[in-house]
Amino acid sequence: MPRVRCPKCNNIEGILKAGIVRYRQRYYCKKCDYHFIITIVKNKNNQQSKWNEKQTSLKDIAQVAGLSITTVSRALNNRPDISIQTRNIIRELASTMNYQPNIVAQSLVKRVTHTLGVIIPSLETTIFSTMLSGIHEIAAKAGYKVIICVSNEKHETEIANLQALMNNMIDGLLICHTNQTSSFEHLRSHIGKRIPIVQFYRVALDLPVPQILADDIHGAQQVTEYLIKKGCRKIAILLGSKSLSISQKRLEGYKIALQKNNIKIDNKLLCHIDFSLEMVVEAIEKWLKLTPKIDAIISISDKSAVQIIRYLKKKKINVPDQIKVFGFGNEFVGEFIAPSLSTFDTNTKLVGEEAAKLIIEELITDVQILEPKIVAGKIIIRDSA
Amino acid sequence: MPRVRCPKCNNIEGILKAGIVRYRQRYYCKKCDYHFIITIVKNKNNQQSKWNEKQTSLKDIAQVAGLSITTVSRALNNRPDISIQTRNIIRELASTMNYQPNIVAQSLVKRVTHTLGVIIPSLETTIFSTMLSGIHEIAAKAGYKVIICVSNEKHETEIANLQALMNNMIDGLLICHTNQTSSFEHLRSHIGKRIPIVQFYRVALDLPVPQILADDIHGAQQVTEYLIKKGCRKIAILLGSKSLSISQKRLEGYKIALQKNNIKIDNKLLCHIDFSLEMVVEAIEKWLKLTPKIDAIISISDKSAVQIIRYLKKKKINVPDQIKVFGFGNEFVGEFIAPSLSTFDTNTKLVGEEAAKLIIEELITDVQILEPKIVAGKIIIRDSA
DNA sequence: AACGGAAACGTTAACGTTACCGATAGATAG
DNA sequence: CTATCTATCGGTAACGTTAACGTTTCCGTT
Repeated sequence: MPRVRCPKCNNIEGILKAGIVRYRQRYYCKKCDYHFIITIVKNKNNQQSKWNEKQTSLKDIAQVAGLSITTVSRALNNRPDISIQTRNIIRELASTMNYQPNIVAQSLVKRVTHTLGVIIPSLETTIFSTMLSGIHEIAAKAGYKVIICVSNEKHETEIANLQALMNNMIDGLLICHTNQTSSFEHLRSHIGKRIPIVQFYRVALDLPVPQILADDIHGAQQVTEYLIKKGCRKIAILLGSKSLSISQKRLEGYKIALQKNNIKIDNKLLCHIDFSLEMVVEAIEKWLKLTPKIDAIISISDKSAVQIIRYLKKKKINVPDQIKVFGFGNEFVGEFIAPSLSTFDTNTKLVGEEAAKLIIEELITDVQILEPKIVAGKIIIRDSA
Repeated sequence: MPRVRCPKCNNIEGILKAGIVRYRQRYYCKKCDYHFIITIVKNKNNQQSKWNEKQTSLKDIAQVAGLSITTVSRALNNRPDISIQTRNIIRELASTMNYQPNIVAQSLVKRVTHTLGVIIPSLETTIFSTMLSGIHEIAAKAGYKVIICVSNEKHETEIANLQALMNNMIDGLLICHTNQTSSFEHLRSHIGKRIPIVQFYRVALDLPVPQILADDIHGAQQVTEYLIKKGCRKIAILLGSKSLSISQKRLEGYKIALQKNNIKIDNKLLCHIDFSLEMVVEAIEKWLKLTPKIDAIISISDKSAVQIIRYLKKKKINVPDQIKVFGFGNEFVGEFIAPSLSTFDTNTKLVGEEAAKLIIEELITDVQILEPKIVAGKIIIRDSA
């Protein structure tokens, strides 16, 4: 027989066991028809580690001040309906008690987190980190935090990142697609829902989602025209994935320039790659075998252009006399390589800034601008062309 | 006289105005001693825009399933105390209703956000974005999100960022200090509180905060010894802010190497700068005036080293014959410049990874490792030395 | 039949904040 | 003096989720 006292009638007799709930014995008192479990009174002072330091809340301040939580909230949020005296008292109290508002609770009730999500293909490529820098700068100025997600140029990672970010926590999403990305179904299901989206740099042109683009068409056109003016006729061009806007648009600019100058477009001079060193080398070797010989190479990225220059140097092919080389992006390295790299400055930081501005504008005004915005760039002539 | 009916006694007579509350008329019924405001019944169907699409919550599922919220929560969280049948029913329902848990609410009650805050000086410098990449990689694998804050090498911005991040929202903080940062009081007040901190790369050595360091002493020592072996005796060194660990430690390694080889340390060969191009040039010009002539320059950063090489080239000073140049960091550009840059690879990505590992370990096990952890690097010999 | 065990559910109270509604006292106008 | 106003406060219910605790039902033992 268990020697247990009923907490209701205070009796010891007539108490039966009545099952076990979560590893604890349950009892039943016959006399007062009452089920109970012996509850161990917890020691409230069991502050095990230092992290247990609780943040002061509105409740704490209200208790000390002898006021209601509402009043304290009013005082700290500069609301009307409060006297200047109590306001000051509360504010002083809050500062001495080192009060910091709980942003999570605020977010829950306001349904706004002041956080932007950014999905980019890589952090170790200058253009992307530069764009991210631009995004962060504008976001920080507007009081937004930035959560980053790196897709590592992998389509599946991009999808996973999208899911993770879309769950909650963010007010808006900025996305720059993977080199691999050819289908955009994962994005489509989020369009027009709770969270606004902006695409930047690498975008899906036909998606009804606001987009910020570098001046790909004009850039490629200017570069090609410059090379033609310099006497080049067999101009090769290195492109990325076919489904990406940067490949399409830059190819478009390239073609426009050729057509304007009555030069036939030769498909053997076009090459779509994924920017690995092997594929770059493969492309050059194929081009070098052609006759008549090519006299210029335009690369869609500075990184590849630099590798091209190095390869040509190794093969004792003079740049720019035999083959002129043009890059895209104006990365740091281009200025210091010999011969220094001519390139088109896509103004990547500004692309990031504009993307951030666009989404913040949409968040504030609730107005979507679907017309693609193009960020102007400029051609930079150095020794390689 | 207002023609208003009392909602309590339904009378029209004896009703007086009784002030205005928030721009709305308030009335007082004499008969039943009752104050009231005519309340406009809100139109519940005022779904103005598409963002109003409410996420489905546990409550919604519970309502549809005819079960309690708790049971639904149990089913979706794979808790015991639930039958396999109802579990399946609820899970299916959740998927058809497209349920996504509200992370903000979870964070509020669990007091954990699964988010790390990172403060870095810049996003446009390769080493920092590379470290960030390492941090993100590890964090993502462990299921943590990453919020970035860029201090732009400004001390005040670092303080502001710290405040903003510490408020809430993050479970842990990773910080790499500004070039300017010489006082660390802003950090000190957060030590040992609710949120664990880890310093990386640029750290305050004497702070009781876990830290991840590059192998500054050995790196500088190896570089200096290599130069000495090559016959250099007047080795200049370009350093950052005096209060930073990277400056102190690298100077230490430099001195060790000199002392080992019985070479006197010449203070005129040391220079602390903030890495602006002007200060780099100023430093070189000062050094070039010295007699006997210097025969090597070690720069604390690759970026400056590249600028040094370019300056020397312009001045027709041969690198490496007249002056050998060594960098620190192994950035992309070093491989492509002519002469290619010898450097010490500090393994920056690994620094980021280790920092992230350290803080996640601390978050899980609640154990702090105050012993500084040093990430090994390796010397890379190219043409400039 | 009486008792004990276990599974499977429900209730309630948090977490910290804000929004909506209401209440009161003292001031003011007529 | 009475009717009205204004300024300043409090109460309560959300927001969506989890955790601690109770309850019910069904089944096997004695």
